[in-house]
Amino acid sequence: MIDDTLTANRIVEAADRLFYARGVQAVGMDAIRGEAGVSLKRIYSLFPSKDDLTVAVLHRRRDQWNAGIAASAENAETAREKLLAIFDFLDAWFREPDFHGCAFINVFGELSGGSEQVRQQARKQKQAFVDYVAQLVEDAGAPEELGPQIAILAEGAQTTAAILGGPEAAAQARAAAVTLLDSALERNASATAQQPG
Amino acid sequence: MIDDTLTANRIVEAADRLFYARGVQAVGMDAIRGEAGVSLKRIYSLFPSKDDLTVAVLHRRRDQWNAGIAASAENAETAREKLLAIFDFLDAWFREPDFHGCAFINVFGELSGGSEQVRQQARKQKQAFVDYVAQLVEDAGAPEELGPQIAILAEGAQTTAAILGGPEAAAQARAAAVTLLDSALERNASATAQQPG
DNA sequence: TACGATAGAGAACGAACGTTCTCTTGGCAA
DNA sequence: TTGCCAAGAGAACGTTCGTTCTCTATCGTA
Repeated sequence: MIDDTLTANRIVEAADRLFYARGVQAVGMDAIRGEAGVSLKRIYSLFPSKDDLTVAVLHRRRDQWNAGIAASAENAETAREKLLAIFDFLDAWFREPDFHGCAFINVFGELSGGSEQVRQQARKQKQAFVDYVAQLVEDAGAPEELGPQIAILAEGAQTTAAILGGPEAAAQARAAAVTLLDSALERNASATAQQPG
Repeated sequence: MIDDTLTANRIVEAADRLFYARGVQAVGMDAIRGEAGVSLKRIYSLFPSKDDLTVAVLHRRRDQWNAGIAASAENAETAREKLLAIFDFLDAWFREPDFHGCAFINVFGELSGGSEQVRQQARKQKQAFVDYVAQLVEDAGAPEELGPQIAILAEGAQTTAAILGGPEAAAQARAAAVTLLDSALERNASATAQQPG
């Protein structure tokens, strides 16, 4: 059917809402059927198991994250500004009323002893983010040690904002990133000044 | 009974092992009974519900964390060294074979839509850590903005180490903390030099 | 109108959960 | 030895889960 994609989207969106609000294990397939307005048979014809549906939800989250990061980077000109734009994106996200953490971190905590597929999705997502930051750090002409440091700040801001509540962690992490960037670029500048070429 | 405390400890230890390895929801009370070698009746006489047992497990984790942080700080003389000792403690922890994240973060992700008691425990634990870091930052004579920044680094290191696997995040976060500390103390020194007294 | 395929609604299934209840055993006072 | 209470083992209860199956209604085609 041509509307398989449409229906699949509706199911994934419904599952995402419920999973994020209540946790994966706490949501039954029946609740997803109700939220999506789609029969169980149809759900299982599109997603062979709850695990597959969970992975599809994580794919959706990944796409949303990537789109959000890309959008925040669009208004930035330099690599340095693109790096800091990550924290502006986080800031806006933390202010959303139903924010309570990164879905990948949450799902990793929930299913760490369970689905290997899900664990792998979380790992791939976080690794991709580390790679994105590393590329920007290289573009900015900063030493590569800076990459993981900024990625750690972004991760820490997410868990801190989730558990303590409130968006302050984004600005705090951003300020730390500014200090790290300034320090790294300064050190780099003086190092290249000493041995040019 | 005088061995109530002993038995309760045995139950909490068993539950901790299983909860941390598989997640709270994935572990049945029957499995805890088997692991602890204690009857269900006895478990329920000491812990009225699984939720209460979960809170007891988190209390134990809190005590272990506090003891570990305190021990790592003992070898340090200055407040600055005590702050950096946090990351040495994390480094050793990340290298433990069964490490897969902070139990509070994991449990928060798992039960965020569920038990209010558990969510509150996680919040209290993270807030206490923020307060501990803030005190050390004050002792070090650094501006208070530094406190949350270092706390965020520690949180980020924990999730990064858990999801990506490997202990590198501890050293990376430590290096960032050194930069932030140096920068803050430098700035503070020049500020007080400009307007002494 | 008659018919075959499709898909919705939800009953049904076996397993597992948290919690309670029953049965049994063992140790101790008299 | 007899009676009694504490506690262990695990059966039982009611619910909920992921998944499958049955029944029924609808629809396009002849």
